[in-house]
Amino acid sequence: MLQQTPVVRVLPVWHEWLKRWPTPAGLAGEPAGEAVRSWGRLGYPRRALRLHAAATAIVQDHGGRVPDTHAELLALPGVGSYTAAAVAAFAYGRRETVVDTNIRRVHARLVSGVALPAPALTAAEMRLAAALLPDDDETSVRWNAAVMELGALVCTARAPKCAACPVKDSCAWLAAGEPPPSYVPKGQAWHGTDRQVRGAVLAVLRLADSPVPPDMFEREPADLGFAPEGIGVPLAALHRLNSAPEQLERALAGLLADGLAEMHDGGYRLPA
DNA sequence: GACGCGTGGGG
DNA sequence: TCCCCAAGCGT
Repeated sequence: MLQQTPVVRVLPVWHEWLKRWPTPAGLAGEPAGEAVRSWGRLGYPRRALRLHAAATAIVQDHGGRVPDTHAELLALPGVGSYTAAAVAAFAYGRRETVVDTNIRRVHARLVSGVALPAPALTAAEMRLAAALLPDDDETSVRWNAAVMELGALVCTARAPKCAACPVKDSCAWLAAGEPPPSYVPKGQAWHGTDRQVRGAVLAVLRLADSPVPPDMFEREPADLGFAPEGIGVPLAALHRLNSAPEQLERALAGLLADGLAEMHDGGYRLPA
């Protein structure tokens, strides 16, 4: 849930999930579509699909207990090098090289003296983080948490609070006079993209309690002649996008291909 | 290595 | 209002 998503937005959903599914077996026992629906508006809904798949793998291959080694965690769906390291470190107290966006930024400034880390994680960054990591398990866990928090609360991406920084005196970036970034991060396009249409379609499917016929997506709301139970609002939002027919086609096909939707009785629904 | 993938709070 | 960007991953 925390992958690319702020903690404050995750917390309420996370509480809800743990109440409903306290164990991997609980989640694995439900249809994948329930995970997607309960994901709500956290974003990147395929994470929900992968979390469900991970729960299934944990039940099948690990006796229902979340594995505690980086290699085993890495083999789970949706778990990459960061998540594997974070779980092994913070849940199991292991010494792991945790490198998230916060740690990358802190290292970039404090050690490398540049405003921003490289666009993508590099081998050099991993080596640096590994070299800085304290030797014993307990201290390394505290180190990882501390550097992450420093990046999240003080050494922020925009308007870093350098005056309040506990290590400002040893910051290479400050010492260099706060040089600007050497490149301009390109933002993700949103308006008019397939992605936006996908999101709007999925918002409809999350609220639908029966398969949604293709007509519902393709036609103007006024032409439908009736308001489908519960999905009127997201359906109106989808039509307001005024997307090209082929764009809607791609969105629907993409959702099917990704397993986020399936056909049933001639309509689209979340996977059962 | 580059790209596609959601959403919403804050500057 | 617009834009940035947030505990990344898989292809």
